[in-house]
Order: sequence, then structure tokens, then C-alpha cells
Amino acid sequence: MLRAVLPAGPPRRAMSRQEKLNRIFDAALKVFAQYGYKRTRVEDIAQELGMTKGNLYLYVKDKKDLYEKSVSHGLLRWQARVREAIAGTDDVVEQLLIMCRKSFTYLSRDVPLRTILMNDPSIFPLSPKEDRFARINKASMDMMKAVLMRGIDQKRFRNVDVKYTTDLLFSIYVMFIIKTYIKSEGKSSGKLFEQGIDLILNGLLMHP
Amino acid sequence: MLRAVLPAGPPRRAMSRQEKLNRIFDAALKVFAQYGYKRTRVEDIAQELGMTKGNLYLYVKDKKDLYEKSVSHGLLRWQARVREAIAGTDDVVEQLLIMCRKSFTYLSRDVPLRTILMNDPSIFPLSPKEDRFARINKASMDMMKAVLMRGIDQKRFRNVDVKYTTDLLFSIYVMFIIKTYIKSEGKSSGKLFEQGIDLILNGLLMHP
Amino acid sequence: MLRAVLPAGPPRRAMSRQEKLNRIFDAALKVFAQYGYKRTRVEDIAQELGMTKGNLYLYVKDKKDLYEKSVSHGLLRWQARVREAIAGTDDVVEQLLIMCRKSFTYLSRDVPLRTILMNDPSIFPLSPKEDRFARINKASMDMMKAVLMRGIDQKRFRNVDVKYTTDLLFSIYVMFIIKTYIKSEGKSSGKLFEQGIDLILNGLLMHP
Amino acid sequence: MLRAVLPAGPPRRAMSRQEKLNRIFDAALKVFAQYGYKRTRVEDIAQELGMTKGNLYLYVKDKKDLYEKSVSHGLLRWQARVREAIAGTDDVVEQLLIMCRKSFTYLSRDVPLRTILMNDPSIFPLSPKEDRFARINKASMDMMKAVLMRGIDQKRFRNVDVKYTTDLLFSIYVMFIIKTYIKSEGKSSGKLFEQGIDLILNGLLMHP
DNA sequence: AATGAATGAGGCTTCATTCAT
DNA sequence: TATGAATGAAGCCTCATTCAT
Repeated sequence: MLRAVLPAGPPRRAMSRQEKLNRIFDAALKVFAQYGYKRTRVEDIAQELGMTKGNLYLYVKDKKDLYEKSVSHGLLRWQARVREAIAGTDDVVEQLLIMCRKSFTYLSRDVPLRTILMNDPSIFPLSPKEDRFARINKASMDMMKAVLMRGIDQKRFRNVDVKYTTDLLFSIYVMFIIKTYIKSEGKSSGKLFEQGIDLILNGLLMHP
Repeated sequence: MLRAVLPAGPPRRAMSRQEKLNRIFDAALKVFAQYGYKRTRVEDIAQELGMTKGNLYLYVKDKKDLYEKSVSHGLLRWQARVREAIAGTDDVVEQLLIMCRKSFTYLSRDVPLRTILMNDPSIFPLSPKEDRFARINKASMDMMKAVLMRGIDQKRFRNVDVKYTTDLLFSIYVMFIIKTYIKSEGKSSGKLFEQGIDLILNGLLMHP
Repeated sequence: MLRAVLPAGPPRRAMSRQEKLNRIFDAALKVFAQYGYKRTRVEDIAQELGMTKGNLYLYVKDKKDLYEKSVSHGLLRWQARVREAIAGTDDVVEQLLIMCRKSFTYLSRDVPLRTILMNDPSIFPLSPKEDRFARINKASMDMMKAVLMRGIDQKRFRNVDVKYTTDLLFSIYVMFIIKTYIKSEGKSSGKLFEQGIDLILNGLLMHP
Repeated sequence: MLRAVLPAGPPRRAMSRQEKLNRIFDAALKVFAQYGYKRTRVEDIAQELGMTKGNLYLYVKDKKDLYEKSVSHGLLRWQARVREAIAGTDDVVEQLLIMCRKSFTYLSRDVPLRTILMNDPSIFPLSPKEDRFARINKASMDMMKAVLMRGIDQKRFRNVDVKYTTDLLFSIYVMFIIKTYIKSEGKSSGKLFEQGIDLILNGLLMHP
């Protein structure tokens, strides 16, 4: 066979579908964060990607679908980083601290995700009925719940209602991370952050 | 009696402008709560009031103005009820408790306001720059701040950073009230609520 | 006698209907001149008069009626001033000059009328069919026509088609007055003005 | 024959963007001329074109933009025809005559443009500040100015103030063309027209 | 896979006019 | 006469979604 020559140009391997989806979700998060869901036009996202609206519709069903898939994408990445971080210790109090700190540092960097969490309260829904991210949220809360339960078992934490406190703590935790980050703009974020953790932990810890 | 009694006919006293505004704001809160800002049509609110769109525009500049004035109206009423409630005691711990409890019971009943607070995080804005309700929020926080400061003075509360903690606590407080109410649907809301207060107070109180 | 019996307050004699109409037309001209017909709201005019929209509708049928009556009012006043001015001479060339000069000085002062003439070409309509001010315009043109005819009779003007030239001259005359005034803002309006008259007269005069 | 002929189907060559714009502007001029700016609905123009409102907005920013672009389009075409016409002679008097005559015959045929010029005095604005068509108007006036100047240089025209006379003449010229056309409906337009030119030229020419 | 032109539903806002008092 | 609240008809514009190439 004479012609078997490799294509001359750069490999230019067509991005796999999953890679392309990831690109899309990241771009969407960025734009949704900037304008909010309602004011973001599908076209804005297409432009960010250097593609056309029509093309985008080959990958997602509609605007809402694009939003939800993108947020899920962001939440899962966040969750994964936290999960990795707490794998390194067994001490429950330390795990709680690490969980908070890792979340904080992660969101410090993932600006789009943080911004979206700040502006869309339905992501951590108030009424479970409408939870579009139920599965992801449940996994996150299960992580926290497990720590809480072990802490109570070990008499490190006060004997609170686990189910409810998990939910409450998780909400505080999220809001706290967000607020702390915001408030600490340019300041000694560390101190403010630690003070917050201290307040919550102090409320949770078993006092002798 | 010399003077004939005023004609008994139906009162039908023309509503004063302020009364009409109050009617409008209440109706608007109800509809905005039901559909959210974006999906609420100005016409929906007019219908709720039994008037026409055009008429509504005699009272507000545009849709956004209607929303903001209505929310302000709701926030101020809430704030007033809480303020009245804490006027009955001097004990700072009790004041903090009453503040929480009154807010809770108030929002239990003001469903539209609660719903709106749940869905619009910009009402208690994260970045103060965009605070459309800055004045009202400041007053609410000042109420809490005053209690905190007195508590610290009296060595009842731990010596936290007042400015920051007020802000953080206020956020937790709002979110906590909302969440608690939601979670306790049909359940023993009292218990859950008290448990939440207990957690926060426990974190705040000076432990001997 | 200590206290003079003069009536205490100002006479405050109720304005006659005609006086009130005049007030209304002057106010309307002012506002229509400022914003143009379309952008002027009936309410703007009412405000200018310190009365309410509803009240205005006691005097005119609708917005269009108000506009037309006001413009007529302004045109008639202008016309009267010019008519008075040319009554003082018999020389046709001088009459033409005075007609132009008086119109110029009059419109220099009646800013609203001038502005409206500038912006509404339908006042001196192109198609006679739609002439809302036909009677008034005809009177103005008859004044000019009479001068023209006498001038031709006396061999002072070239033997032009009277009917058509009147119409054309009248249009040029109006436009010229307006333009001249505009262009001469702050400048030696006299010179520019005289130069324009000179050009037209030169075209009209019988050259030996 | 080696290569099959391209499918013969109807040409149906997709109109270029510029061609489509031209179609749009022509349709817009027609409808704006018929109803006037204010009473023309964007939808009317879309219907005239057999397209939808939404589609129209792919080509222009808003209604005002559509109007201005359409008028510019019309003015430029007019200007181009006149420019071509005067290129054929060097005699200044003849150029002035041709300029007038060509404008006249052109506008005789371009009914929409003529109608719009008749009804919108702001196209040849009185106050230069608000000139939306300044560039185009300047070019037109420069054409006339050049002729005037050469005529004065050659002692064919009286020594008038060029700058001001250009402006004045241009205004008269436009108004004259429009008026002449209107007045001559069904009549011997030629004669009336020539009489008008004669009047102006006579005023301008240097008399021995 | 990708394009980009086309669609059309949908909502906000203005304001002339009316009417009850 | 006078008020001013109320009405409701318009019309502009946006943008998610589709579809023919």
C-alpha cells in the first residue's frame, strides 16, 4: 500500500465526546456565574466556546439541561476534592475541620461554582421536592453525616439529632464557606474562617 | 344628641394612598412568592388585586420597583414585630432567644415573605455593593449587634469579633429560620427549632 | 374711617373662557415645541398649566384638537403682526421687504411657534388635501399674492406665474426665515438675513 | 462529457447579506413613507418583506436604527445619481441646472424617499447638532458648494457668502424639488419646474 | 458535526381618554 | 368646573429553539 502516510498536521485528535462535554460545562459555569441563569443567553455560552448555538444543542437538550448538567459537573468535582482530602485522617474532629478547610480552599479557587452557589439557593434546595441535585447533595451530606455519627459515638460531639443536624450543619457549612470567602476579600481570611469554624465546633463539641 | 349620626351607608371610604400601597405590596409579595420574580407577570399581580396593569403603574415605576418596594415592605413589618418582641426583657440571652423565636413564628405565618427570602439570596446580599435593602438589613443587624455587644460586655457571650460575628450570625440566623421551618413541615417544629438555637447559643455562650 | 373698604383679596375675577383658552394654547405651544407632538404627553401640558389632564379635556376634544387649535392660535397672532406692519407703506418692494423683516423679528421672539414650524412640515402642507390650516395659510398667502400682483402690474417684478410663484415664494419665505434665524444664532443675523432677501428679491425684480 | 453538469435547479442563490439589507431598506422606506415613522410598526415592514419581526432584528438594532439606515440608503442612492449626472459637463451654470433637474427627475421616481423627505424635516436638520445624516448631507452640500465656488471664481455667479449661501440654497433646493413635484401633480411639471429654477438662478447670476 | 438564518411566543411599558365624585 | 384614579389598547424587543444545508 502506497498511501499510509500519517496525516501531516498536528494530531488534532478529535476531542472525545466526554472531553467536549467537560469543556462545555466549564464554559457554561463561567458564563452562568457571570450573568445568572436568566440573563445568560445560550448564545453567550456558545461564544465563550467559540461555537454556535445550534451546535450546543447537539450536546444538551435545552438551556435548563445545560445549566443542571454544568452545575452537577461542578458539584461533583468539588465533592471529589473534599473526599480525597479527608481520606488522610481518622480523627473525627480533624475530619470535620479538614472538610471545612478543603471546601473553603477549593471554592476559593473555583470562582464560577462559588458564584453560582451564592446566587442560586435552589442548588441546596429548601424543599426536597424540587431537588434537581438530590443525588449529589445526598452524597455530600452522607460524608458529613458519617463524620457526625462517628463523633457522637465516640462522645466527641454532643448527642444531637443526626439527621436534622446534618442538614442544618451542611447548610450552615455551605453558607459559611461562601460568606467567609466573600467577607474576607483581601483580608486575613484565615482568621475569620477559623473563628467561624470555632463557633460552630464549639457549639457541637461535647463540653466536659 | 343633637347631631344626626353620620349616614350609616357602607363605609367604602376611599382607601388612602398608603393603604392602597400596602394592599399592592401584599398582593405582589404573594404572587412573587408563588412564581418567582422572573416568571411573575405584572399582569398576574394586577389580577390578584382586581385592577389593571396600567393602574399598577400609577404606584410603582416598573416591575423591579414593585418587587423591591414589596420586599422592603415585608422586611420592615417583620423587623417591627421582632423589635416589639424583644422590648419586653433586658436579659441578653433571653433577647437573643426571643429574637430567634419571634422571627421564627413570624415567618411561620408570613408565608410569602418567607418564600421570597428562600428564593432570592440577594435580599441578604453577599456583596454589600449590590445591597438593594441595605438600610433595612443594617437596622436588623444593628438590633442583633446591640444584643451581642451587651452580652459580651456582661461576660455572657464569648469575646468574639462583634462586627464579623454579627454578620455571620445574622446569615445563619436567617438561613436557620428558613431551613428550620421548611424541614419541620408537619413535624414537631418546636423541637428542631430549639435544637438549632441550642447549637448556636452553645457556640456563643461563655462556658465557665 | 379707619379701614378702607377696598375688597380684601385680589380681584381674582374668574378668567373668561376665551382667556383661559389662550392660556392653554400658549402653554401647549410651549410644550409641543419642546418635545414634538408625539412625545408630548397631554399631562405635560396640564402640568405646565398647573391643572389636571381631566380638566384640559373640558376645553379641547382630544390631543390632536389641542395641537391644531394651539398652532392656529400661534399662526393667527403671527399673521396679525405682519399685517399690521405692512399697512404703513404703499411701495410694493418695501412691502415685500417689511413682510419678510417683520416675520423674521416676530419669529425671533415667538420661540415656540418657530420651533413648531421648524419641526412640523405639515403645517404648511405639501399636499393641499391634508391642510389642517388651510384657511389661515390661504390668508397669509393672499397677503403675499396681493403684493406680488401689484408689483407685476407696476412692472417692478418680473412677470412670473402668480399663483404658483406665490406658493413657492411663500414656502421659501417660511423656510428662509426659519433657517436664517437658526443659522444666525449669536451672529450678525442682520447681514445673513439681508443677504437672503437680496438673493430672492434679485431673482424676482425686473432687471432693466 | 466527463463531469456531470451541476444540478440545474433554480438559481436560488442565497442572497448575500448586503443584498438582503438592500431589500430590507427598500421595503422599510416604502412602509415608512406610507405611514410615517411613528405609525409604522416593525411588523408592517416584516410583512412587506415576507419575513418575521424577529428576523428583521438580525439586521438592525431597533426600529430607529432601521429607519436611519434605510434613509441613509435612500439618500446615498439619490446622491450617487446626481453625482453621475453632473460629471458630464464642465460649465458651472449647466452643472447647477443639471443638479436640480437630475434631483427632480430622480425624486419623481423614488416616491418613498421623496415622501419621507417631505415629512421628516430632521433629515436636513436645522440645528446641526442633531444631524443623524451629517456625513451624507455634508457630501451633498459639498457638491453644490464646489459648483458655487467655481461659478463665483469665473464671475458667472454673484459674489455671495459661499458657506452660508450653500446651506440656504441647498435648503431651498430640496424644498423646491419637493414642492415642485407636489404642485405639479398632473400638470405640466416641466414648466413650473423651470420657472422655479429660473427664479433662483436669476437671483444668483451675475447681471451685466 | 456544525452552521446561522429564521421563527414566534411572550411581557413590559406608555399614555390618550374616560368617569365617578 | 375640576380632580385623579382607572382603563386598555398598542407596540417594541428578546431569545430559546428549530431546521435546511
